[in-house]
Amino acid sequence: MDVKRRGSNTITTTTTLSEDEMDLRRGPWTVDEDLALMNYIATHGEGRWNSLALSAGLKRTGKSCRLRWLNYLRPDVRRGNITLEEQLLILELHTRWGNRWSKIAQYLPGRTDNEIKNYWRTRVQKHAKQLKCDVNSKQFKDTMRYLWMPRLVERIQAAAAASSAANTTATASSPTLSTTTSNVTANNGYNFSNNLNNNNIEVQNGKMGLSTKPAVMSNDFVCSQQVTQSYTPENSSTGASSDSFGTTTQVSTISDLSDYYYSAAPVSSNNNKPNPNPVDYYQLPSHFSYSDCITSPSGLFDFQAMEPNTPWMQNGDSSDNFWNVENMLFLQQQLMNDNM
DNA sequence: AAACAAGCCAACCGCCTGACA
DNA sequence: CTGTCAGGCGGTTGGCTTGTT
Repeated sequence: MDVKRRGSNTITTTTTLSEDEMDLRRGPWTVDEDLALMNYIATHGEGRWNSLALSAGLKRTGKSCRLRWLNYLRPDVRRGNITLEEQLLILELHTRWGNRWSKIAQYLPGRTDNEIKNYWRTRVQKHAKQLKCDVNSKQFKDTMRYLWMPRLVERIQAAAAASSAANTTATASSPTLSTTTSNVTANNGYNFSNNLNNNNIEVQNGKMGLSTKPAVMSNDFVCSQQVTQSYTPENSSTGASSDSFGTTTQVSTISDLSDYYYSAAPVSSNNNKPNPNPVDYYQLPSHFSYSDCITSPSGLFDFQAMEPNTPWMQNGDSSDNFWNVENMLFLQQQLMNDNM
């Protein structure tokens, strides 16, 4: 397969042979390359990426191999929809740390910095653009904190309440949080049913598909790593065990949520948590004025000037739904009240 | 059905840091 | 101290997919 090169042909690596001399490949990875990389790592482990690329017979830079492994091939990589809980956590952690994607990713088990970054750019920045304000502006940050995030909390709690109502007998008598079988798990498109260390990676029915666009959400591939796991406070300090990945945990409160996610974080001390109780954090202060946060540079958001049918005011994905007309009318009213 | 636009994301690039000789 | 190298990080982009006209 002849892969078209993208970007500059300038070679920046400091290997003894130039990229052209080594005939290095760029662009989308092929199935064969993926298998070669996975098999090599299964046998020899990660690290020393440049030599790894050579030893594995891959005509790729070490960087490229590392990136492919970390962002795609690693068995614990979770792919697919960013859950409400994850959205909330991303928003909160971003308000604290900014574009420290890898740091944020440490708090979202199985999510890569690249995926979080992409989420931010495609979803969050889209909203900022639609609101006609800068994503880094105080206005937008406050809008996130006092409007978007509380609404996410509401939605999470509503979902939890609805779910717990449906599973009353299962959850009422135990502090253990029930879990649902994950529908989006380690969707790297490969079957890791065998231990990776066994150097025995299989392809389901030979249906490997295009490596760059695997059937993430389809049933073409079966990932038997799918785990149904119970989360308990007792195991919340165990760190990022592989068991934590690929599960969808039903949370009853936002504290459960934060505990669950923080449990996978590299720090164990509660003092290091960005916020021990996000629910309080998102409570709108009594003195808070909406006009403080959702004003445009000209003072107010110009709702009339906005497209009435912009996607974020319609039914979109789960992150978009709370940006509905009702909210905007409510906010507009708040603004008017504040200006009186 | 075709053309176009927008969304999405995998993969690249350049820069930075730490380890080591 | 300096240079080299590996690894990590954040920003950017090209191309595929999906939606709209």
